[in-house]
Amino acid sequence: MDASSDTAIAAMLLDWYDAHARTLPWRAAPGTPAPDPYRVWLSEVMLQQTTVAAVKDYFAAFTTRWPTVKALAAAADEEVMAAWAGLGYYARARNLLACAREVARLGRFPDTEEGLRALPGLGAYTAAAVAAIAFGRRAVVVDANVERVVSRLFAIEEPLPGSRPAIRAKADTITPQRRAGDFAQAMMDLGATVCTSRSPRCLLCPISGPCEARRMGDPARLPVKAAKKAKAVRQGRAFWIERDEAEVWLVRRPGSGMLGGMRALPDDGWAARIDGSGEGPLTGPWESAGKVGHVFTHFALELNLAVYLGDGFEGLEDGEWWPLDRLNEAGLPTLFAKAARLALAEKEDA
DNA sequence: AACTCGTGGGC
DNA sequence: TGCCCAAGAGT
Repeated sequence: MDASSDTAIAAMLLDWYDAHARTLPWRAAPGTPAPDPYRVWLSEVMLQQTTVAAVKDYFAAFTTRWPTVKALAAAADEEVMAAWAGLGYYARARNLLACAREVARLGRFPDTEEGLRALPGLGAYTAAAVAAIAFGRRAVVVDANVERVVSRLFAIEEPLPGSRPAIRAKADTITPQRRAGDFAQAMMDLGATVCTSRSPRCLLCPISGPCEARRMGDPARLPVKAAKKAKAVRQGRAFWIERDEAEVWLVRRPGSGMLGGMRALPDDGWAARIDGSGEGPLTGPWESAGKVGHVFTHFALELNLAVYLGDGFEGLEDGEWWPLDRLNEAGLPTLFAKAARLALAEKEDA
């Protein structure tokens, strides 16, 4: 495909975007001034591997509580981690704070792709997206939507992830000099609403004309993906230790690794071993309260919940008593929120 | 380069 | 129901 038709593809997409852009809280309407870089950056980080629907409430909560990057930079770590609880990929929250503090130190966000790429939590995608959307730079923005659209548009048969260099090269050829931010968002909207993974709506697609996969007759076949390996099932235990029917013992997880930096129930170390050791933070007696299942990216966990029935608390250290009536403010990641629900439900029955 | 790292929704 | 998938980054 020659350069003039590449330009035509961008023009078709931008026309479509002008008419059909989704209205999103972090987005400016097509043709209007770019939104605050802080909001663009925050939304892009939240949207990493995360659906728009899941992000909306968190974005509203964060921007209400911390309206500027400077305000976020001044926040306490545990406040931000608790506010992120439930959104997943908690390294994002740790990097978010590190990035906010770096930007506060700099005085503003870098306005180039290269400068943005040097910030914590901004990889190739996010740096390009913020450069294009917030600063009007021409940047080649490649996310999973763009990978899918480009794979189909050019009928790239090589499986992901090996095809990424070819996809990037093709994306580069169709990225316009002007309105690169709108173009990137147009590609993402197209991927989210028209060129979807399972059943692409080619009749609604503004670039079905030049689309090679469409011409070949089975666009949903692309992109080809490498087979993924089976998910292991891991066993673990978590411990519910209650005092005076009013407080529960919570710990803070280490700053890296699974659920790193998050408040949690004490557990037996299932995250670090094939199976947990089974030992709790104090000597029993324990009573089983059942188990909860949870699926992570690369393994599934069956978490057995043990409730402490004794009345002494010797041996507890590096944790805090947390009031049961404020448990929803503790910022427990979903696994432990499930376990807490189970513990409280068991009490209800008893 | 291959692995780690969450979660909820859609089909 | 189980599996796939989502605006990826860090190591």
